[in-house]
Amino acid sequence: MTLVPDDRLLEGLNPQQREAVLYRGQSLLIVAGAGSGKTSVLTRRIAGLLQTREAWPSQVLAITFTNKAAAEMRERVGALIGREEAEGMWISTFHSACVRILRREAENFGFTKSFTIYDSADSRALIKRIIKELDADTLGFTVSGVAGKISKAKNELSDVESYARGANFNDPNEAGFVEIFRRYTESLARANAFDFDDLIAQTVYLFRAFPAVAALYQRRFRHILVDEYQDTNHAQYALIRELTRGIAPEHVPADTRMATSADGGIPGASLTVVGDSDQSIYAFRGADIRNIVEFERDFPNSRVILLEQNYRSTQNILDAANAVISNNFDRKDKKLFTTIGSGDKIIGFTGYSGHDEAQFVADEIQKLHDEGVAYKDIAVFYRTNAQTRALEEIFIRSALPYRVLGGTKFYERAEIKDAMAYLITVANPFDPLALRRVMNVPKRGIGPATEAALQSYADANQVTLRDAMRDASLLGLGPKVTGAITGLAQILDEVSATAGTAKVSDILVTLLQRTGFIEALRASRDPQDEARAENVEELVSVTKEFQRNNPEGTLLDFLTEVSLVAAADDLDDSSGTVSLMTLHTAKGLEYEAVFLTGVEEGLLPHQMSASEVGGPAEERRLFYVGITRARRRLFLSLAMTRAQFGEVNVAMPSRYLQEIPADLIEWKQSPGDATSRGGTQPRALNARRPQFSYASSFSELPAAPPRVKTEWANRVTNTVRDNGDLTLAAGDRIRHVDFGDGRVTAVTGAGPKSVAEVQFDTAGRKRLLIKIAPIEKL
DNA sequence: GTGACACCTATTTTT
DNA sequence: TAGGTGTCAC
Repeated sequence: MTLVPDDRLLEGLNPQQREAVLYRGQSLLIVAGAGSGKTSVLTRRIAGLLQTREAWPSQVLAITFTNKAAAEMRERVGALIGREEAEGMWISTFHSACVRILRREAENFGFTKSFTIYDSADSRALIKRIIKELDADTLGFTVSGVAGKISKAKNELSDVESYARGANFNDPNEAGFVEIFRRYTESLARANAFDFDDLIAQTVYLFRAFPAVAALYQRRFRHILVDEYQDTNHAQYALIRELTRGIAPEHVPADTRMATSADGGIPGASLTVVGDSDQSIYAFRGADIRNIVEFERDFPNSRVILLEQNYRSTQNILDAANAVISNNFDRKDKKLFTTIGSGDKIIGFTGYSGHDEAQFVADEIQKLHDEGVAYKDIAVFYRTNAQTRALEEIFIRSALPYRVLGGTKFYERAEIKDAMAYLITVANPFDPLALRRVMNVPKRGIGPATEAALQSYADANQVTLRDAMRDASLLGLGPKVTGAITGLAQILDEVSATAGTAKVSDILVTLLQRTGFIEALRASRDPQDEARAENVEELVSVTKEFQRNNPEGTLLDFLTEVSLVAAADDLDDSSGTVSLMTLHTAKGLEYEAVFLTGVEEGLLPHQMSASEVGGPAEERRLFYVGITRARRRLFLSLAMTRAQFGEVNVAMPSRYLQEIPADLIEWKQSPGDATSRGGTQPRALNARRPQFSYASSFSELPAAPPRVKTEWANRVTNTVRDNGDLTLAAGDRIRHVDFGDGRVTAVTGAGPKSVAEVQFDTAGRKRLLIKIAPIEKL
């Protein structure tokens, strides 16, 4: 046995990285600038611990930000030291790790292991119900306001009781909130459910209330590593503290084979955290930057290692990033550098509208692709999800293969939620939220009145809604409804009985068939229901896929996995498509070429951030994160006007643009040029366009961009059309609404997906999806 | 209980 | 714009 890992683990590392891999001590903070190879360092550090037998795999707990990052880390450690050698490590997100612990331990405090995880939508639905019950909306309580406050409290480890202790009950707002919070907590407990924030907070409570349980995990995890430490919130911090606490002698089993300290206890686990306070972008979700800033104070005798050399981007990109972030005061100075060379200049572009901007992005992507950059190495970032609309429209028209990350819309579809609610009901019979959702799907004649009758029976007899359904015959309802209710209850009970053992897809198919769910969709004359039926079938495929990957996986495992997927998790490296995502989702990723769109006041920084403490600084970090994702090519774009809520507003360049040294950016079309270009934009706008030039727009940024309503609001977005069976062949002349006349040079693909390559007389070469492009044959 | 329709309002980021 | 809510007739 040797304590020095073999050379392969240290190969190609710089001295700081090397030290970060080799350091052995109780606590280590690795301050890792963007692109400084921290994943590499982390994986090699873990691999080293295992290789030297300082740790067994089961003694390692590594926390990552997304499931995808976890999978990648597992893979990379496996590649370094052998897959079997690496088995048994816990590498997961905070939430997944806590679910794993809670499923084992929930019975300690009144939950069953089949608890439901309420996602934000579920939480909001419950809060909405409570607000309605209490008529609290008349007092000014909103769902989002209450949800935010509850989440914040839980992230600070404050439950209703402790919150109430500090509350001022003379203030009706305060008193009302406490009442809602109390009912919310009770409802969750009755439903055998945890919300996202509970997963962390309840695990902390569990450890604090049951030291023997805590000791189990403290003994097990001897090496804890946390990535993206700057984005941990207080609850997560507390969890780490609990896990790394030493074990008191009375909780050490007599037959322990572990080294004990003088008093017979066991010292705490070693802790490695990796982070970069410049990339902290989740304060809005409770992330507390102090966790990383005060690490050295929290964990005395800790070592701090700085990684500043960047292996990802060109110097121009890094210079821009450094320049921007240096405007945040109150930060430790850190400058990224590289030996790659300065590289291409950053390209800037100002469009007239979001569509114009999107067209620029599409054109440049096409050019990059022609130069040999694969689509999968290109990403488009934006601040808000709403910005995808214009991008998608243009991308579809240009026949660009793309995929939108996040907005995991599949699971948000009503029919999928319904089908999932069936699964949840079967797994957790205590959950009324899921049951209520499916009670009348497909239509069984169980309306609000019947539901209320069931609910009051349940309340009066202190039983669950599910129990009440079994007793429906006692309620004096009509025979038809009664039959429908007891029939459903019976199906659910029978399927529930198999939930622990049966295959997930079998459970789902049985439910869909026996409840008549799928049949109702197929029999419907609403054409949309056909698509819905297909979606539900897609869900069946998803369960089958899940079972293939997890032969032992239970229904609970499936439900957990679905609840905890992160936006970045559905990134598929083999997809061959351009990736579209929010700046938040982009964290931790990197691309050959990056398009950062909507660099405008009001969007980046976002309007909403202006009123928040630290808002503008956090937005700047977001911009910084976006810039540093790019390896070689960076495009910054904005639009002069942006359609929003059916209105068109004038937008101003973002203040952050002027923080980038001018010589780093080459403007293809600067905000100044954009005001004077003639051409395709409507006259109405031309006439009233405010005259601001590039230079002056920076020196006199208004606090909020002026809102100008124009009459062509609807014109731009109404572009999706159908050319029917229009067929084109090379050589045809066509006319395009925006690009004018051109000649078709090639046609590829078939049917509705055929694409024409067109050389326009003035607008250059474009690819167009024939079916929907605004073109006519000449 | 259901479905159609009109009206109103809320718009950041996410595990 | 779009989604959610409320009202009304059947």
